[in-house]
Amino acid sequence: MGSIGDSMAQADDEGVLRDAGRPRDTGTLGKLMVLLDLVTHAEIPLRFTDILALANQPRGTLHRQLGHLVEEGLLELDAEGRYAPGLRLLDFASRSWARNEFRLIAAPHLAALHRETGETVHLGVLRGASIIYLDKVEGHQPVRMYSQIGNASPCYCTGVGKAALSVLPPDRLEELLPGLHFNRFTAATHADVESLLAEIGEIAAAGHAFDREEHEAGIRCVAAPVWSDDRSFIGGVSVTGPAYRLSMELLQQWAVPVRVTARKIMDEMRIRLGPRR
Amino acid sequence: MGSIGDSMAQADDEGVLRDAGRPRDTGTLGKLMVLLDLVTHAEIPLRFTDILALANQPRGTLHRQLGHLVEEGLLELDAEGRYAPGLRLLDFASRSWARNEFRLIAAPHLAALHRETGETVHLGVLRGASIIYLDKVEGHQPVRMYSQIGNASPCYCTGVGKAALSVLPPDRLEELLPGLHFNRFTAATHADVESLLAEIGEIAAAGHAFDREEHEAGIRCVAAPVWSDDRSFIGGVSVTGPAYRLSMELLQQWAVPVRVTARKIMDEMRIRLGPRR
DNA sequence: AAATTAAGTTCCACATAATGGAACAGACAG
DNA sequence: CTGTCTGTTCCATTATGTGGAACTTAATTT
Repeated sequence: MGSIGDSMAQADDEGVLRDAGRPRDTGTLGKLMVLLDLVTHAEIPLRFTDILALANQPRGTLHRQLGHLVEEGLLELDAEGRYAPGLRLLDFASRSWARNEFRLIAAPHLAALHRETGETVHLGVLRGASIIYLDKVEGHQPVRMYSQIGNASPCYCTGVGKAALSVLPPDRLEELLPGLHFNRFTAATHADVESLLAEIGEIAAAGHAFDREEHEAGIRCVAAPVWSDDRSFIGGVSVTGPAYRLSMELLQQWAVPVRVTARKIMDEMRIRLGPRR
Repeated sequence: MGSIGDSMAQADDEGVLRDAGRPRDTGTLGKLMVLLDLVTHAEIPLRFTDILALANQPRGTLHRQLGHLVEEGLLELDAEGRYAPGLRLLDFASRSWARNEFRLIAAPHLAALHRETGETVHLGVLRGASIIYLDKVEGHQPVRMYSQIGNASPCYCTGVGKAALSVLPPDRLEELLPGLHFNRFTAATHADVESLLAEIGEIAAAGHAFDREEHEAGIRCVAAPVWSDDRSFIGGVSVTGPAYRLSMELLQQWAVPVRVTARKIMDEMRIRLGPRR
């Protein structure tokens, strides 16, 4: 248990993906997605009444909504009346992942960075106030990738997240900050906007970010931001490992190859996707 | 190019997941899911007009529908006006996968089967007329799992699919067969219900199924069905590899360990999930 | 076993949200 | 400049989702 790679598999505060929980004006779809979020983010399979308590919907309405989600294969209802995420989600996602241009471009560079450091390499993108991990390169053993890839983690306590924030245009940063809920995963996790902003300033100056056991005790990382010229796309690369193996001095050294990797990815994005964005 | 593992990554006939394309009565959600299907199953990113031609919707309606999907993060609209699957799908799927009990139970047995044969091992489940791959164990190299896992393949031309059909209750089989569209991937692919049914009979008797290069030329496999007592759940395990390495004689030999693996998984399902189902 | 409570499902008058036709804007080509 | 092709906005109409309550069924208690 407790392998490094599991660090992101833990339950994050629910709703990291949503912009501070404010409802969207996507009509019926929005309400259904809230339900999907509820069920997929729950640690244990929920029963009808559990969902009824969480969702603010009358019984009849909720019943039909869940029925539709089940019929579409987005949720599954087992014989004991428990709702779980449906397999249709896997089909959608596999295509989303397989065709992601950013991931395809970055893959060889991630592999190179892994060879250079010998530690786990991650690729993530900023989505709202969350980092979504798109890829992972980890040496050896039958990889259990899916448990990490696709996972959403908060931006304020991950290396990739803070790196991404450091290149976010000021107006978007101001938009995002008030919505943050600081969940203190460890003693080192930022607890307020002020300390986060201060570090973001340092990161912007240095060009790289550290995660000093802020998301999970015993896990450190160095990350560098990756962004498109017009900032419509913002993400990052990181090297992650256990604190006993990765001293802060070593991470400091690795900051260079991590930044170089980020630059190579950006260069190739300009070539492949065109320089304008 | 053309490694074994890629065999499933190719484009299947669209809509394998849907029950013969007949529309569902899931109201607004159903229509939106059709759109999601269209975009995620397209080989290339579609533009507004492309989708307009494919979906049977008036312009105004389609525009709002796509807008909602984008706003929810299920689709992404790039600067050039092309729609692509959204990253939110990844987040949903990673949880669907990580919490799938069947997969968790099967994982160690798949690993054992892989050690025994040295070839790629797959785990799939029957969903409508498709097989959805839940897991894959492949030796060596940085695995690119996501491109396979979650993929939907037709049931009539894959080992796991035919094995699954062989344990499907007759009424459900009769329900499913008329909806099949036989896409002839290779010369060996079944082209009609009769020949498929004949083989299903043999498979039911033998307890295992072969894929004799029916889905992709040069790729063979042996598969055995896995099912719950009440048949509410039906899937299969397989060992897959290139024809030049896997003679039919060798596959015949491997049928035994594959069936043993399937049995072990079923035994453990009874223990962990209760024997009733 | 009967009574009581909780859990899940169905129904229908009503209100909200989706529809689709048409008009409007931008980009581009001739 | 004019015509066409593409994408976006508007709004009266209508379909769809809503939610309260009544109704089953299952589980728990007396």
